[in-house]
Amino acid sequence: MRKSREEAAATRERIVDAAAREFRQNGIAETGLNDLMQAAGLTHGGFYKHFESKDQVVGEAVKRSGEQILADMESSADGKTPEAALSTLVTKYLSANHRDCVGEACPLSSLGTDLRRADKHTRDTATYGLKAVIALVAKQITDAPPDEAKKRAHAIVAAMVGGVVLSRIVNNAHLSEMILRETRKLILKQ
Amino acid sequence: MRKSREEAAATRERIVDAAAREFRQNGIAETGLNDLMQAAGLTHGGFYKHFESKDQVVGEAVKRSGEQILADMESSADGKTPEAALSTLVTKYLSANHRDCVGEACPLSSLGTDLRRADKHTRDTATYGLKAVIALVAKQITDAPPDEAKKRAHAIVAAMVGGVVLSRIVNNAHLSEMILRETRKLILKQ
DNA sequence: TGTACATCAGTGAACGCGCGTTCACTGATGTAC
DNA sequence: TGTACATCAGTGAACGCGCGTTCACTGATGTAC
Repeated sequence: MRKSREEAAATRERIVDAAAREFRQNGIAETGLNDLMQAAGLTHGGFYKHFESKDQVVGEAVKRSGEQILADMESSADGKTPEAALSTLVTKYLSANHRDCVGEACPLSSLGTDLRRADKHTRDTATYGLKAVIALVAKQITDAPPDEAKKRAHAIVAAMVGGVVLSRIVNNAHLSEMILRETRKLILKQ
Repeated sequence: MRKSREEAAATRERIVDAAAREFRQNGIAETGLNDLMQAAGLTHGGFYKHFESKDQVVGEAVKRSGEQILADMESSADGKTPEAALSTLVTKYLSANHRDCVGEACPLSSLGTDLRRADKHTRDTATYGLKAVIALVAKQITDAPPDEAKKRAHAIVAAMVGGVVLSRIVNNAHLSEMILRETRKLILKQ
């Protein structure tokens, strides 16, 4: 049952997409290759026709997740004034929706502490994505020179990630909302 | 080779301490009971003489880690003016030392995204610890009424946790330091 | 363009391994008289 | 206080299971003439 090159490439994409979702939802160590392949509608044996190892698909899944979230962020900043764009970025990131959709969320917030333990290539990918998010945030800061804006953006992104991580740990809806809201306020100083 | 009640209780403490360290260092799913018991100087078979399940020791390890970090924070705030205490808390949390000592660090920063996936009891424990840290931070904020200080403390702790999480993912020492420094600055507004 | 053969995407069984958990056993500790 | 017995902390082997990885097989796709 050999598949055409196009079908095979599409299959590979589906596996990476499934991996991006499953790893964020359930964790890297907690997600087996069998879970991954089933989520992509395949049997587990075919995995190694597309990837050399689990680590490789972890790296690609983190890359894909990062690209998706960055594209989302860019499109929601697009065409807005810097002030409005910054407010939108921060409000969307620190929202109940982003908190609750772990499988489609920013990988830094879904896999933050798992990424520290990932292999070098995956950490490089995560670092690259983090830099891109910081640069996007920095671009919306206009009340300071660019190098100062860039510096501030590091702290803003740290607060965004921390707010989402904590809002997800907590067992109490009111506390969770408070963390999101207050973190937005700290960043936007409103 | 039955041990005395005192020895058995001391053994149990050693297992919880080892668990608190190993889970933070290597992750919950990544740490086996065998690793745990070896780190405590025992063979793995004896584990169930002290605990009913892995989940139970996870809960106790998170509790212990949280108590330790809170005690550390309280003692470094102790006897200082609120301003100096807040500065010390934030500076110590967002330090290279705290970043690098993952196994002795705040469990929110070492296990943040793993805790979301932990069982209810463990998440309850983490939530309790988070509230205590927030309260301690709030106590050092004197330029606002107590309820406003408490609210602000939620955001401050979020930024602290996010800063440490990101500083650990990153593969670049300069970037890691920048994240810590800028997050301190955002919080302390200096 | 048709034909013959090589390729290889996907299947499903199997590999060794380490996981969480259980258990028979040991001998020092604790308890009852 | 001494003695006899029950308890149980810790050991080390074993359990079934799911993991990441490998492999023989299949048949449709791709390639060469």
